[in-house]
Amino acid sequence: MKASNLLLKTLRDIPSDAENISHRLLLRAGYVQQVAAGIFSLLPIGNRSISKIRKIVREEMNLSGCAEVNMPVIQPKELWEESGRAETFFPPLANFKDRRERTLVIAPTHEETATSMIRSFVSSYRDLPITIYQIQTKFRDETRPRGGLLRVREFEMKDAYSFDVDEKGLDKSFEIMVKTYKNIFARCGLDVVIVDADSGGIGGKESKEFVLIADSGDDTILISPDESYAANLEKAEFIKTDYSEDKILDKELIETKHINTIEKLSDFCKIPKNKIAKSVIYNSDGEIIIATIRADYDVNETKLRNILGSKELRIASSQEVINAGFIPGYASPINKSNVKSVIDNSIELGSNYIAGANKEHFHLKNVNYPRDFKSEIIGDIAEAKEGFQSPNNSGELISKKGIEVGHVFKLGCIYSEVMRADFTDKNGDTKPILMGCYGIGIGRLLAAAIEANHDDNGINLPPSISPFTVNLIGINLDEEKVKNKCNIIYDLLLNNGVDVLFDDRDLPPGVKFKDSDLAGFPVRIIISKKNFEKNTIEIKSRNDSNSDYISETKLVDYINNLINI
RNA sequence: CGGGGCGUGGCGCAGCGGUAGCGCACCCGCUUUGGGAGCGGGGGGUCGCAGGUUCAAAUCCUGCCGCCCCGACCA
Repeated sequence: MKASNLLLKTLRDIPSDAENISHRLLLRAGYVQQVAAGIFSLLPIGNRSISKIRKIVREEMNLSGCAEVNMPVIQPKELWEESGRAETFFPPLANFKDRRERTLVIAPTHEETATSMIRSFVSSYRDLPITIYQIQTKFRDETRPRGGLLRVREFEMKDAYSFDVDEKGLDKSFEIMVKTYKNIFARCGLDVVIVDADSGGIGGKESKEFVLIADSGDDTILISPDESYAANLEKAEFIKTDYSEDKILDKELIETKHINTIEKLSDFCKIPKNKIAKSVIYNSDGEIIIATIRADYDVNETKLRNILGSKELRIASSQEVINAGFIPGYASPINKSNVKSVIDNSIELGSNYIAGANKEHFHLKNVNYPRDFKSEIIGDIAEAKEGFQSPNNSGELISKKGIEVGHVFKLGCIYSEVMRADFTDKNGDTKPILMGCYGIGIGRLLAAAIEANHDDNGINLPPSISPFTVNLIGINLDEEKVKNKCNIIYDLLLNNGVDVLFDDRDLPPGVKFKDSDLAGFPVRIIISKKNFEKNTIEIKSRNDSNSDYISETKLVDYINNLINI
């Protein structure tokens, strides 16, 4: 390919809209053009990079025995009413009406479509297991698109759906996908961490995220020093410290005038936070609930939401707190049996707490569980933090920022039951099919790769997903000799299957060098008068400040070696 | 959806009541050719949209729209 055919235009000035590194570089290097918030066009070189990612994904998916399909982006709303997600999906499904006033939705994901496809064609255990996948456009009207390609509204996703007869089969399909994902990310040159994750709105019981560690990521993960444990913050567990004392003392009322925060209470009573029972009041789907946790920990709202089974959970407003009969700063579940109470199990690992007295300016001392208060729900609702003990006892957790590039879920029967995707087993019994679903954001993968692979000069992608692996630059193409040599080398490389760009633009060398580094071509070949004297070809790797000079006959081998083909 | 910021040639910005400017990019000519070239000439903007105030609005007022950032939310 020649640069003159590529719409290759780079920007010197950083577009003011872009904050994020990958976003800036994608714009500056001419990979993408923004069309609207969270909606992008791919320019020629960006599209080449994306095509390479798609190709890797396809090859690995096919290799693992998945069948590629293509499901429509535009779908009847009825399909979504069947699963019940027409009303519950967030952000709300984008939709429009056709000429017959029928509502069509723009698919944000394809569990329903995949389930519908499979239930029509699978009726026996003999048809299973099967995994289908597609690389397809989705649309989610995100409340806040951000970071260029990192979080967009219209996006391309590789989504796969597995169908099995039993848990064992599902586990196997799931493991195959995990392995396939590892291969995909490795071939894209990305070092990803696999973490336990919350399954969120998709549903299901087990889920893992593939996270690329990067400071710009909006995912927080906790990982043990030897990486034997890794989980998303939403899911992360830890070993809670035991501070309980042998002697259980008698409860007493103490005056704590204007002492209405944990900090003040700790100072005022001269006690560590682990001697305080902290209560936080939430609104869970309209119901006021009180969550109590030892004050050296904080509530993890995802865990709380899961334990309650609530759809919408938020901190109660101060008015709601008062209406429920609590006094802000002095609340606790003590003598409050009318309000649903959730207790973190850290409370059991302590005793003689100070807790709110549900009376202004007063706290209770030597409060003990379950002597002084009870709860219908007790479990883990604590947020893990850096320095806490890893749940598998492998040291202190470390907190890192990352970008979620893939996510796999064991869905079980949640879709197959409501949508009646059944099969007949060996005994002739009708059973729901067990499902798994598996996603990789294609565009996000490119953005993440740039976040992880760039320097002051620009993008520095691995050869496997760079728009071109080799950039051929002729210095002063007005000179016949240079021009001819360039054409000879260009043909040589093309004929040997090298993915080469010939920068045939009539521009000074400095501009071509800068563009080459900015766009992130891994290997550069330079043809110039200077090199004719030595009768060598100059070749330079993006990651090396020095050039090598080699003979023309060795060029192809040398390049292939350089990019590890 | 809450908070903040910004909309002026393709990009980055200045101008903030009185003839719309600068840098980069673009076009033409000459020179130049190893890290975003030099000189000369040139083209391009209903100043986001709609109202209003004024003799006069890019500039002041009102409303709307768009985009970015933080938060909420989120495969």
